[in-house]
Amino acid sequence: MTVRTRFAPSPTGYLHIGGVRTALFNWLFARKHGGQFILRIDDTDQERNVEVALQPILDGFRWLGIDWDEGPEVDGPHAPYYQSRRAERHKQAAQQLLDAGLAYRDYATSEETQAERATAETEKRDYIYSRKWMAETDEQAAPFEAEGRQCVVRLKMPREGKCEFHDLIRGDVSFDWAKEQDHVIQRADGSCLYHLASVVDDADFKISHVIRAAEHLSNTPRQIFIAQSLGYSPPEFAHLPYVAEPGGSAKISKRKLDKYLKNRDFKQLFDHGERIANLIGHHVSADTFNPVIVDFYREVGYLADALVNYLLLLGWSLDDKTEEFTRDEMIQYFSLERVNKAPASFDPQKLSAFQLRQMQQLPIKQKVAMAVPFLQKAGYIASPPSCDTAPKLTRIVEAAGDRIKTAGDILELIEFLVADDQLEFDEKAFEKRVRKDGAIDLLRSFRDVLADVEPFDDETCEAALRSFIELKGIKIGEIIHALRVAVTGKGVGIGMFDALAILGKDSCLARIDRALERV
RNA sequence: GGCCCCUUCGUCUAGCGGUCUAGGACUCCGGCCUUUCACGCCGGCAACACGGGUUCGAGUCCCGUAGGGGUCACCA
Repeated sequence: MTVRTRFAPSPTGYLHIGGVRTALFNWLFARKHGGQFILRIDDTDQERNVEVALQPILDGFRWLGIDWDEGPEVDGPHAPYYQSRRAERHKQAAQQLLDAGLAYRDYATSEETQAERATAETEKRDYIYSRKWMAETDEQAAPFEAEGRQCVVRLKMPREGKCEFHDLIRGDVSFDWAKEQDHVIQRADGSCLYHLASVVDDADFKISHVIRAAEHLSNTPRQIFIAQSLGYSPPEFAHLPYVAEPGGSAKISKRKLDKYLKNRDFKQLFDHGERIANLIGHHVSADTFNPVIVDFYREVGYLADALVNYLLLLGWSLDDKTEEFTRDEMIQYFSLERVNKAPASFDPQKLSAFQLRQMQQLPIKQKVAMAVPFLQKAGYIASPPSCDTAPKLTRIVEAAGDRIKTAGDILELIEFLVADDQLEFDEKAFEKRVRKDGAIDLLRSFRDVLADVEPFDDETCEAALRSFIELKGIKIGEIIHALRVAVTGKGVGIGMFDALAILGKDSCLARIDRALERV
């Protein structure tokens, strides 16, 4: 049997982090078994512009390197892969169920069913539809029709026995049929509902394994019923635990941003992203820019591999120590048996740790390439960059080392790219380190030392400063902080001598002069 | 509330009856390195939810309890 898995997003305009993990597991499972991964768009009942709402989702998957064998933009033997365009097929299936007597026309108004539901609730018993307005034959339907009622199609669910199935992750699961509702599968206007459509599409697309979020576990009996009623043998099921919120155990949701911001680690993740977003003029709104949405990470300059690796370990592990995987290794080692049953909470710190490790393994050249678009968006370098930018950028990135944790962090080093008279001084740092007895004089005299340094590279600069402090009989700390603030405008940053060398003599002198003037 | 699912350090997890005085990673806390900030290095704190069984022996199997969560649409 060929393994065929699918991920079926509805076009909501964004890619949810939990959805990505589900998709990733589907993708890995398909790749591992040499099968196909299919993207199907569940746009039943969507009124919005599907094209527009789908694009961010497709872009997200492409960025993450999760490719699909069949689906939007690539098509395939079962095209179209949009549920809305398969409406006729779904109607046909509904008719088939009707013909087989496994579904019926129901003439109840929604007020009537709601009333039944309410009664059941006040009487504290399980709600189960009375089937009072059920019509299985035209004769039964006639009086309702005469009243001018409209009908929907409901599943005629079994009312005894159990639905038992084996879940690849949770083992044997069972539900009482009697607790299942006669779910509506087709509306009065003829349009079909998700569960019918989904089962039909899965069968038509020859999906072998339905790997999805655990919230669908309780939907499984009705889907099995539909599949069996239609004469399909149901696919294998695997229900993944959901991704839980940071520091909590509830399912993570993009709507609870305010709550998550109270979590220190999450806030740190968000604040960092917001800082970068502001610098590149990216619009920040909870709907589109939010760590629960994958786009956030791309926007801030995370590595797709880091995110994917992190997400992989959220609910799956290989053994007691391996944490880093290349894509090939993931594919090689992935298995549903090693997926956990309990929800795993999203930990921003651990994600950052993966990001750092991946960045450390990246060649300088690649880091520079990643940084360029950020500088362009923020307007610090021309697009395309002039030819002298590359060497300078390389030096900055090299000197910055692990300080650049995401590509966007380059924007926190713009002191090396702005004109001398545009350099902004951090007021607090300036107050503390420059506007201080002794520091001003030392800075003034060291300025003159620097003026004679030749060649102006990091080693010579360092040698100059070392002999300067020896001559003055001071400790390095007494001058270097003032020097840093004068030259970079900040109290913290890359190695001092790297900074001097990158800026060059003229800039350094000009900046020191400017600092001395504003004292 | 009904049904279903879940339960090992703060977090992600290893553990599939004895090798567990429970291992790793992240975080946190010390210390080192050091011109700042990162990084790096060294060390430390920290968990089998509880109660019954089964067994010579239980984190590992069974049953309860508690807690957490999911789901109960003419949404997907």
